[in-house]
Amino acid sequence: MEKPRLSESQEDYLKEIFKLREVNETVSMQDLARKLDVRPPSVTGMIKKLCAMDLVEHEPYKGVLLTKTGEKIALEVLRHHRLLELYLARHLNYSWDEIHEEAERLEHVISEKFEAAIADLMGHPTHDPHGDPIPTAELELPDTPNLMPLNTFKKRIGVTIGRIMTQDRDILNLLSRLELIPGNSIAFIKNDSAGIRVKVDDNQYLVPHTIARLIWCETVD
Amino acid sequence: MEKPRLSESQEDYLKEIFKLREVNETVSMQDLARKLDVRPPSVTGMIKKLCAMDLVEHEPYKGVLLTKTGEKIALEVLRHHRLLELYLARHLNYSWDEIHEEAERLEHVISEKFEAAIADLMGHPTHDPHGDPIPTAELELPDTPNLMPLNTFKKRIGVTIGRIMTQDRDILNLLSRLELIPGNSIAFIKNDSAGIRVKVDDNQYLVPHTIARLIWCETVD
DNA sequence: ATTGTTAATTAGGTTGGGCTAATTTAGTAT
DNA sequence: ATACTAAATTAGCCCAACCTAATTAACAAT
Ligand SMILES: [Mn+2]
Ligand SMILES: [Mn+2]
Ligand SMILES: [Mn+2]
Ligand SMILES: [Mn+2]
Repeated sequence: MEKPRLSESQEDYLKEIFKLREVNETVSMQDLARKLDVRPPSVTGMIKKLCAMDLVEHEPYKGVLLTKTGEKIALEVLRHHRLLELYLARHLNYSWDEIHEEAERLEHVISEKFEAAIADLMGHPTHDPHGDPIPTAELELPDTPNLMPLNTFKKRIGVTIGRIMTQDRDILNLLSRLELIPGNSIAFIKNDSAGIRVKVDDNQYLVPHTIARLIWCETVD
Repeated sequence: MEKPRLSESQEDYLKEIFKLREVNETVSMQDLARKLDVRPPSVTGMIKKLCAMDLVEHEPYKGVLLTKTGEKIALEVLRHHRLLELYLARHLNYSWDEIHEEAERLEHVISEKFEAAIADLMGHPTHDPHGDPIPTAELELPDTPNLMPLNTFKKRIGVTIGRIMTQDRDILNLLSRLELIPGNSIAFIKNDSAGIRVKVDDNQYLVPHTIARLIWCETVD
């Protein structure tokens, strides 16, 4: 069982399959093509190779799944990415919206030594600045509280923001300006056709549905 | 004048031409092939492309030179590399012999923002842990004292080590064990057929010629 | 059952950066 | 001048990761 070292593309395919699988029940070629910004035939081709390497399983015309080993690699890349994001924010003064882009490139080239060094330095954190869970060194996902998108609540209730499900820089800037960031507690007031009304400190905002779906929260006990 | 963003290979070619030019009068295809660990026809091919981009000049069967813009790119990569080496050593506890390898991969993917962040954090250093000069943000090489290889001295004299001209990990480990590292002062005793005899603190060592040529020193006033 | 629509695949091509084997050139030694 | 040697170049291939255009498969609607 050797490790033939994957290409950056291959790592990105595995990572993206993993991330899509967290949300959708099934991962289509098209989903992948969209996320990876390539055309569908490229996906078909690459998936064939990953299949031959036993990193994914593919039922043609159905969808694609990670194998155990494929999943481990995805988690390894995800760990790099999320540790890097937190490191850039904490130690190099990057702002919330800048970290993703830089981590996207660095994730493929840092060594295990680098990974361990920054994890140590930061005290083995479990979540990155977007609230995304950081896989452990053993490549297990840490326990995460049960989160629900902000637009799925029904009645007035206090909630704590757990995770922001986008990397769009303008959305992130908007959210940070509104203090809608992981760790902050807000009050869910009501959900009407115009959007979700929330109270942050003493201000009450309307959060459009398109934005609210990206804000995952847990209820405050 | 756009910046079409070079490939990692292309950046390495330019960087290597620059480094060879510091030492040799002329840069041959073969020198490049050796350093870049590729076969000579690959070099001929790549040099043609770099020539077409006006980054190098090439007189066939003579040698290759950087143009002004080619040199700027080489210095940019070199700045990334050397800042990274120092950063890894200072902030992530890398040892002397580990930094080169990691920097070799990171140099191509960090952003200008990352470069500026670590340069700031370290107070805009002028030399990396091997004593290699770090180009400034404006891509000028800093003034460096006049250095001579340890094996070129003639008479007993005190010298300060300025720069170590290798990235070989075993040699670097040897040297650090012997305290033969940039900044340290030693005494040059004599050069005989067996090698160079030096005094470090209270110990007197014989340094083989092959090693001594890599240790560049300035004379102590 | 037939048709239409959309997703997926196949066929075939491009580009970048390598390679080996064969050839040419420059420079040296006889 | 001639012959040899080593460096450089050319010719021709390979492989990864893309692409477009054409084809096929799945499935819903009539
Ligand atoms: Mn990536
Ligand atoms: Mn994140
Ligand atoms: Mn490099
Ligand atoms: Mn160095």
